[in-house]
Amino acid sequence: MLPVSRSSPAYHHGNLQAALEDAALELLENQPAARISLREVARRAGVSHNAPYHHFGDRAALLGALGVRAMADLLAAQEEAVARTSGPVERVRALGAAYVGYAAAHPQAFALIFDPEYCAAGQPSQEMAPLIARNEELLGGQVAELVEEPRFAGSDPAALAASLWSTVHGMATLVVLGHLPREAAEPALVALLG
Amino acid sequence: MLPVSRSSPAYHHGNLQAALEDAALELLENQPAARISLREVARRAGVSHNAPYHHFGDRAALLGALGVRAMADLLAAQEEAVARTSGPVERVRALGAAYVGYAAAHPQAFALIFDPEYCAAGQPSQEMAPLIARNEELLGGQVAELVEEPRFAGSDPAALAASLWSTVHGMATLVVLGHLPREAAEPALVALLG
DNA sequence: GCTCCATCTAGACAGTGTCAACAATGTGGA
DNA sequence: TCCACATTGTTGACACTGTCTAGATGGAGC
Repeated sequence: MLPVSRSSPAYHHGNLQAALEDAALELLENQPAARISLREVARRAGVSHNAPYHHFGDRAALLGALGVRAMADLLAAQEEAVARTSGPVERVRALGAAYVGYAAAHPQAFALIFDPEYCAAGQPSQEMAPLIARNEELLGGQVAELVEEPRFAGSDPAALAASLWSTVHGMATLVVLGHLPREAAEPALVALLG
Repeated sequence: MLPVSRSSPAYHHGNLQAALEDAALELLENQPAARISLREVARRAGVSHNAPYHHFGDRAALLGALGVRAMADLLAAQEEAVARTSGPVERVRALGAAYVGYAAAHPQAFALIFDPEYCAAGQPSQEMAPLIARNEELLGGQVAELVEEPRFAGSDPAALAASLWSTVHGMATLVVLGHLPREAAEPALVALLG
């Protein structure tokens, strides 16, 4: 289905919603979400400063939509890493490396996913909730295989999953912030998983 | 040394710098650093909207000073926990619990410490740097004792410290954000440390 | 061809961070 | 003692922001 109409560049943009998200995503590569202004996004999309309000309730809604896009990418990176790796321990390591890798490659987008201002965990948006669920299933599945390994036999899967997520998330956060050198992530994960 | 002068309430406040920090800290209990406005802080301190500029270069400097205060508290919580606990594994667990406990009790302050907008890890302020160093020493010391334990013999101390910090920091972050229930933190830490 | 509605524009408002200019206050040197 | 001066306030202004209200535009279906 082609965009409905592009005849008049001035009015009725065609797909302004996507254009606004694209413009914002571009800004997000070089500055944190907090510094992205709705008016600058509108300027980039070539529309008036009020046009976004016909597609997003407010500024937070736009940033929230961006967060959903980012979360989809983060999830995809983990799924691909798991798919291309064999062995339970190796797969968990690959998943973690993909998580940290995404954060390092797109620090602002990663931060946005976990920014309570735009992506509150309490009430996830309709688009965000299924992504979170899929990510939990992905990790849960890997942990279920992990506890079959003798090294992790007897571990509570839920507690193990929580601690693995914590470790990987903390690593990603600290690397992004510059508190931990990027090269320290891999050995640290190995130190934990063996 | 008493405050130099308090004769005139209108001019020469006495210790406006501290009063501003106090007012901001109060605001920080109920809202994230990003939403704290310099003008509101000034209003709370009972001075004009420009008075803060004689004590802080800009808004970020005030928030940065607040971050230093928060970091000092976080460090103190860990030191106290370690001091009152015996046994290498138990001490590391206590340190982690204190870290997560501080984050849960003061979520906005904790977030501020790691907010790159105000507390960039790259160039820490003169006041922040020694606190970070002390925290690294504290953790390093505990890990040094931990690797003496048979369960952790042969582990690379640096990698172990990095992964422990990552786990605890990730846990604190995820608990604060509401992605992980508070009760899940303790078992998860136990699952890792045994 | 006319009407309706989603979409976009223009204008206004309160709030913000920051700069410049000015006023009051306390201090050290003549 | 008095006076320059640095410190610490104040007021006013500017550009920018998010968001509200009104009005203009143009495509879709009767």
